[in-house]
Amino acid sequence: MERDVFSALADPTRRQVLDLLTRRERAAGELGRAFPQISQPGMSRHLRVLREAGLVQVRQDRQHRYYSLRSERLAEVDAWISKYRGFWGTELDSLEAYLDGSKKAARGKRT
Amino acid sequence: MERDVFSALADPTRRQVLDLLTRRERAAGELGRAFPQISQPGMSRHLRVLREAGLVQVRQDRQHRYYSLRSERLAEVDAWISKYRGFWGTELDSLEAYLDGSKKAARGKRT
DNA sequence: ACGGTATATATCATTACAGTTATATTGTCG
DNA sequence: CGACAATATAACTGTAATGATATATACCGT
Repeated sequence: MERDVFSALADPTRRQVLDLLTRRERAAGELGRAFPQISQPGMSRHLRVLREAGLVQVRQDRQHRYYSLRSERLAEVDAWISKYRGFWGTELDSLEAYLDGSKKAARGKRT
Repeated sequence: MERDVFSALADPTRRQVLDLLTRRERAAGELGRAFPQISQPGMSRHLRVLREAGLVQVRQDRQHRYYSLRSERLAEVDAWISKYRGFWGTELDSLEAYLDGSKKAARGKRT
């Protein structure tokens, strides 16, 4: 179990699945139909990878399984990439401002 | 060439290399020595993957090759993950803590 | 040019992964 | 119960990624 989040994100189909889930939760079959080039078991496996990475959660309603996003792991990825934000401009400042705290944040990282 | 950024980020060693490069540029050998469990050619290949993904650039000085971060692709990843930022709107605490403390990294934080 | 250092490529074995077909599980309905 | 729908797992296949050893290329000092 315990699957790596970054590895889960490495597959373009899985990233597209996550994109679809930003709108609303979706049943497994609905997601499968959104990718006609992939078989039903294939999609089921992708969903399992996303599940084991903690990127999605499932809610079972009758014979349907509804997938939706889980924020925690996505936030981890965001936290990781945020370390590099100082390298492409001043976006960090706006983020800093957004974080009201202004407790210091990672400054002085400009080359 | 054109290699997928997310696939390049899927490997933990390569992510650690990027982490090292946030501080300053480093020679290939310096990076290799930071990972004793990986052979010199192994590190060279990791660096190639990062290069082909556009995540790093190389500057050659004498017999040394100095690797440093390239912001463009990292910014792409950041743009992608930003689509999900609305999903943990008020739960930005983890990110805040990450930028703030930097001592107790937010990675490995089980929820 | 020679020997040493720094780094990359070639080749090969092993492993991981995406995709397929077939089958199993679980739930619904008549 | 029997048939069907929704989803997951099993077994297999081809491909790509990883890591190691050996070798090649490039640069430096003497």
